[in-house]
Amino acid sequence: MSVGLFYFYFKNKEDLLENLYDEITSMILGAIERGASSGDLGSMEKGCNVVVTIFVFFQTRRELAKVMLIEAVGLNPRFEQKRIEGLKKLLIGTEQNLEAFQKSGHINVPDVKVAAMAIHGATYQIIMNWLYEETPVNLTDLAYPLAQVS
Amino acid sequence: MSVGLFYFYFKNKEDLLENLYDEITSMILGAIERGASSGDLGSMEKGCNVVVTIFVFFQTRRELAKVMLIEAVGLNPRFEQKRIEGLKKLLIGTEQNLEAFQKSGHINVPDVKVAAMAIHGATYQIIMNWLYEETPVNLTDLAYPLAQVS
Amino acid sequence: MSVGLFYFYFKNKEDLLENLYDEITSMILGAIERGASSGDLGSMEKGCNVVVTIFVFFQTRRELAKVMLIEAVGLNPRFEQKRIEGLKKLLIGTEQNLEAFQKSGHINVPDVKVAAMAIHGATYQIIMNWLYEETPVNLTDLAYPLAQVS
Amino acid sequence: MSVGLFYFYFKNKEDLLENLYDEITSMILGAIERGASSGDLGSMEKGCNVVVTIFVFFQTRRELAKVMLIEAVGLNPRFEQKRIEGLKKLLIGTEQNLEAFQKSGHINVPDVKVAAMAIHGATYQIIMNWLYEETPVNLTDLAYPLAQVS
DNA sequence: GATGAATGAGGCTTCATTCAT
DNA sequence: TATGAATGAAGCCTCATTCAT
Repeated sequence: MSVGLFYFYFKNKEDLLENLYDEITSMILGAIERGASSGDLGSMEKGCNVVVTIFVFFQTRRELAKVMLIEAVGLNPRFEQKRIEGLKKLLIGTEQNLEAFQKSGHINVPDVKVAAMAIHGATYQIIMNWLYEETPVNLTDLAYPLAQVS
Repeated sequence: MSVGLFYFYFKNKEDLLENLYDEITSMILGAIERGASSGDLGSMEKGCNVVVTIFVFFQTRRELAKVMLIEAVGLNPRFEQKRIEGLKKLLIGTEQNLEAFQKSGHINVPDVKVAAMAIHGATYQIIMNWLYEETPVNLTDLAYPLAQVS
Repeated sequence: MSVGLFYFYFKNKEDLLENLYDEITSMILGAIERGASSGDLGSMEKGCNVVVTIFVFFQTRRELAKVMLIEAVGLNPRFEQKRIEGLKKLLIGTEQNLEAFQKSGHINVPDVKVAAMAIHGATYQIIMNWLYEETPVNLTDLAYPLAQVS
Repeated sequence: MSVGLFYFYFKNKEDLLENLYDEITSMILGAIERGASSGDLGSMEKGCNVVVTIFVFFQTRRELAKVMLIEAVGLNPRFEQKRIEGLKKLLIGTEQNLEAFQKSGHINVPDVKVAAMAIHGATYQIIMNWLYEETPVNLTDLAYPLAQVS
């Protein structure tokens, strides 16, 4: 796409990234919410499902993920705020899931907030490492070992 | 500090960050290594110690941490490589600790690498959240809940 | 020409000057070499031809000459070296011409190198003076009187 | 000398250079004038004397010459004007000498101005070459060959 | 007189954005 | 729609000069 055409379709660089970011965030958020409400599964299975869904999402979108998770970081204050807010939403989503699990007695953690951060951070880290690998392994292969850690 | 004075003390912007980064990385690396070799403690205690040491380190250096963990991200290709390499070293340190724990039968995880990423990511995430908080809680208060998750 | 456009066409300031300088130097060098090999002319005529060619070259390029001979001096070490090397080449060209004249018995000077410097310096000086004149005379009109001095 | 002390003795960088330049110019100008009025010598001898005097002056001041003839070129418009004016004075001095020689029938050139430029340029060039040499020859050794060219 | 840390205007360059075609 | 040359604000850095000691 030529430079000029880009500015025909998007207001500016931020605009494109914001659109993409909103889309991605809501997709992942959807996965998290669906994870919590998937009927008769145990908490462990639900949690795993969420992570697997996220991994599957990125698995087929490595270049997009690189842009959104690496290149889009620290771009400018305005977008940075949007990025942080997106991450917060995901964190809250994870937290709500954990709370439900906690209430139903499936898990028992001293601090749901901290647990959500830990799970979120662990997932994020595994994706980041996968993005930096020269010859990336199958991201979804990492879901089971990750689940076993928790 | 005036523009000129900065360049009197540092070769360029990168120079400052690289110096700081090297220092911080080796400090944290030291904590990780000391964690593994702290005598007669159990693995759990050792692991906790590492995390607590890291948290204590950042607790008293919030502004520095903001610069190194937020503002220094995506600065330029040269420094970005240094940053990634630093993170890799920390990851490897964690991995080596876990391997020792695994061998001594204290823990049992299917993939030490993934476990290291998870712990590293969880720790990183908690620090990041703490950095973004308006009125930060005591970072070290989060160490125990974090330990309980694992 | 806007700031940005300059860097669209040239890598940097040096790049423009280097390109121009190479071009000009090789043009003048060509004139010097052609001067020596212009068939059945006597040495005096050949020498005159060289100077006239150089003068004609600059006559129609006064502004360019101002940039290259005045503004480009002492710009920066890298370009300065290029400038000096260019001048050396011209000097060597003149020297080779004189050597040929000397061998063929047309001239008789105690030191060809010094003679080359003298001719080169005299020519250079006349061009410089012409560049600094408010209402410049015809540069080529100075070729004959210059030839008579030698 | 420390930076601060420099600005105690001189108003600014220009000030030092201007003072030096005035001094050098008047010294050389003196040599040129004395050359013309040195009693009962022939024109050739007088001319030679002038050049030799100039050469002797620089011979023992190579570093100073480097500063004034190389580094001081193109420094800034204000000093550049002073530099050009200095060179013009020298040129006029040479011209006056030549005019006297011409009147007394010792030389016969079609254009005294051009002749002055040629001599001035030749002398300048030889000094410049000497300044750029790694292992400089004796500058005064070049006076005789130079004289023979004319 | 003497020092060298501190200052900031100005230079070179980049890059997101605009505009003429 | 589509192009890519043109723009200029903003970033990094240098260096002549000043100032506190």
